[in-house]
Amino acid sequence: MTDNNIREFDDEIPEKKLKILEAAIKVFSEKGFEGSRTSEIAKEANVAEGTIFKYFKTKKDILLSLLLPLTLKFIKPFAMKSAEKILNKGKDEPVDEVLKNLLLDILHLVKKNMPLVKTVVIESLYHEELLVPIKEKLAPQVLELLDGYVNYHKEKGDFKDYDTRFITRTIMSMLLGYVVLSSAFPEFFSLDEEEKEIENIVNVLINGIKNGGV
Amino acid sequence: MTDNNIREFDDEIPEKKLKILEAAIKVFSEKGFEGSRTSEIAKEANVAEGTIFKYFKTKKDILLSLLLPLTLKFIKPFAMKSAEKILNKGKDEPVDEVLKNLLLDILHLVKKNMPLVKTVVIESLYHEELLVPIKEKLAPQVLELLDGYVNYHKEKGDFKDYDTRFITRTIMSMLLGYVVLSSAFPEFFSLDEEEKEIENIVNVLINGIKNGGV
DNA sequence: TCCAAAAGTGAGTATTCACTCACTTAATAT
DNA sequence: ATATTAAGTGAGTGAATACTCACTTTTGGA
Repeated sequence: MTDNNIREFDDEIPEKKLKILEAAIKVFSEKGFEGSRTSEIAKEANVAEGTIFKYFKTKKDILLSLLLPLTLKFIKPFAMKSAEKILNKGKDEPVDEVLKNLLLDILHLVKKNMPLVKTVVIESLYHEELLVPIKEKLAPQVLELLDGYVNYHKEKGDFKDYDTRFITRTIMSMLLGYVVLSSAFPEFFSLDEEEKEIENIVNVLINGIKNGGV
Repeated sequence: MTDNNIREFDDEIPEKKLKILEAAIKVFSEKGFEGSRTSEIAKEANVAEGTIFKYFKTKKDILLSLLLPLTLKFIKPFAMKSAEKILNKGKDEPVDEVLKNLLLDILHLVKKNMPLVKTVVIESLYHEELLVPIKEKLAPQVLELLDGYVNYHKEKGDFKDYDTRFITRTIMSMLLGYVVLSSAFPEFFSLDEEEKEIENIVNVLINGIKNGGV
């Protein structure tokens, strides 16, 4: 792999530990946490099994140390970049342009890190220790960002008078639905039309599917 | 539990086997397939561990025999009932009423069977043997049903000229997003407003969020 | 009432796996 | 060069667990 995402942020982490983390993400995403063997992770990382336990107290410790890099080093800069785009420049650009770009940004971030995202999302359904940081650190960041944008346009009268949080949820829902469906059933989606698909999703979000005077 | 869903359909399956299936669904949904112990399933089912292996060749066999009851005995009657509602009576009722009722029906079906759905969905990400039947049996049923309805209204000129499958996907996406978000973050949703939420979702789907001449 | 077949049991087993530890190799300082 | 520390190794271990099987209990037909 020429560009790797964890490496971009964690320069100070020792090489072998990185290798192990990368291998763990790969194996976890393919087999699930409980279905993964430390032996396989070691093999995948080109490391002795014992080395894993020099860096991680237990297998579960590998899983739990996945989330900090995710939240702090990988979501935060993205959120800041997006916040700037949306809240400053974006405020007076057309809504559909801004939303399209935002969703495309999120989508690319998620796709680029699919194994990590898949693992964190799924395992958080079984391990409280993972779910709590997501709820406390990750979700609020994204929600506040979107809420702010939605509120701005609600106050300007651009949006209907739905509850702000409802609109935010709907935006997230539509993207989430697309991500899940397109990963689970890739044969229903053509890869080269991803941008068109997001464009359509944003159009539906803004104008609906009803044929009225357009 | 007074009403149980598997039992409604599988009268001929022996009592103990049912108990084991129910217990397995419960344990699988809480711990994941690999994280579940046959000993725990046995305990939950009030059955000796050996009994499990009288009915199921292996632990994996429990998982795989979950899908047939799901597809054949649990989705099919629902799909038929919905098909009738949508394709006959529903064709000339207001679109928002029909969609709202359909989504509420699906939602209730999913919620009533959440542990089973959760297990099947998640484990199908790790076990091809589960994903294939979903793709071949379950998905086409739902897709055809919705496609038919969408096409009818597209031809009548009620809907904009998006690709039929795109509209169908969008409807599924929005519901999927709601189900996932409301299960993962129940604190953002009030239970008694579920119907209102679905109503709003359908309204956004049809009219969008843009404030235009309403 | 009796008996054969079916259903159910749970202690036992072979295997798998997370983790340890005594050791080797590499790095760094003096 | 040498000593000291740190990093890495992998055979070994004990606990856990899916599955077996010899046995017991239940069922239902004659």
